[in-house]
Amino acid sequence: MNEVRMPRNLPLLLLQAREAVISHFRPLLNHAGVTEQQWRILRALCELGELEPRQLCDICQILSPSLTGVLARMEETGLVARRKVDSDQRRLLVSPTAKGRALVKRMAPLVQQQYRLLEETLGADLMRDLYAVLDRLVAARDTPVARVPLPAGRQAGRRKEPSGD
Amino acid sequence: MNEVRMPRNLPLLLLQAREAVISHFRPLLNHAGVTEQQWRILRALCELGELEPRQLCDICQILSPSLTGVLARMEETGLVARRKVDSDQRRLLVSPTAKGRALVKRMAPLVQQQYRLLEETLGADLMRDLYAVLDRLVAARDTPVARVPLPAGRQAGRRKEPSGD
DNA sequence: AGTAAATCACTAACATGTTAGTGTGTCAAG
DNA sequence: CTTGACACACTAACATGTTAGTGATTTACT
Repeated sequence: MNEVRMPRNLPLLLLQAREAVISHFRPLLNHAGVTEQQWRILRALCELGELEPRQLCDICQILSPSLTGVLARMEETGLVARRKVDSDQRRLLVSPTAKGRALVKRMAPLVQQQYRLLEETLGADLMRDLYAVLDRLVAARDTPVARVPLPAGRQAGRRKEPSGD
Repeated sequence: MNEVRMPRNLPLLLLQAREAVISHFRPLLNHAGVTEQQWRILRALCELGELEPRQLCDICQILSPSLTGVLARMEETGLVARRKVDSDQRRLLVSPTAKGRALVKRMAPLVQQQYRLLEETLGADLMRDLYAVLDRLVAARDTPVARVPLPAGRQAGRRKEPSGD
């Protein structure tokens, strides 16, 4: 009895929604031999030109440590090229190679057609509403939100015991 | 010139939207010593009772190989218990332990309050529209969608060369 | 100039995502 | 009764997500 009342799980709902969409594109990407992340990066580079890693992190929603590995693999397979910036030795610039651009050019029509097929099934109105609502949500990304105070109490088994430090 | 025309990246937009939401809850989960996946599983078990792994996969959007490891770790830390089903030796049943239920009971009010704070910022109308659109999308999850034909042509460097087999 | 703070890509360690394949158990057709 | 198709949890191998921390710069301030 006395079930714990919980709000709906919005992150899970967004995850399910994403899976409902990406599942129709995964076969295409697999067939082209690129991962979802590699495809996001390649798209961004072809649309926006040479970018820095931190920009790719922002745009492609990939954390810096992940990006390091992804870019290394993409350089291995010849999809992108990295070069250092003279004016700032910390920074790096990533650009798509001819091979990478060719892949995007080859895939673009297929992706576009799959979008059309998806819209045929879901309905143009749902697609429109979807973009509209998500744009509103993402636009509010930078708006500060208050945080609930964290209780200082005991926790379940954590990865690292902070011990006394 | 002649830029390749591409539709908007809907999976990326959904990923950004999810991050915009989950970022406000991650500190809570970290503080409680559970991962997002563990929290999803624990919530599902506390709301729906004893479940089989494949049900958890469906509900929590976790693939079977991932779930195996997550459940093993949760059993280690005493959050869930696994038992075999007599009638079918293949199957398994997962249930929350007292410790797991206590964690959910402790976290629930904090999560709920954070949702209220988030809604205060985003606006109740956006939240309502968000749920409505996502529900429509997820509901159409099972509707079959036509697939673009995959060209038999060459691919970029793939993980495993199928060679001659 | 010189020092402290900030920035950037990166490494390390662990957890999860993704695909392919395995071993066991169940069930139905023959 | 047996054979074959199927379902289930699992393993293996690799790629990515997540957090903490590092070393090399660059910047702001003195």
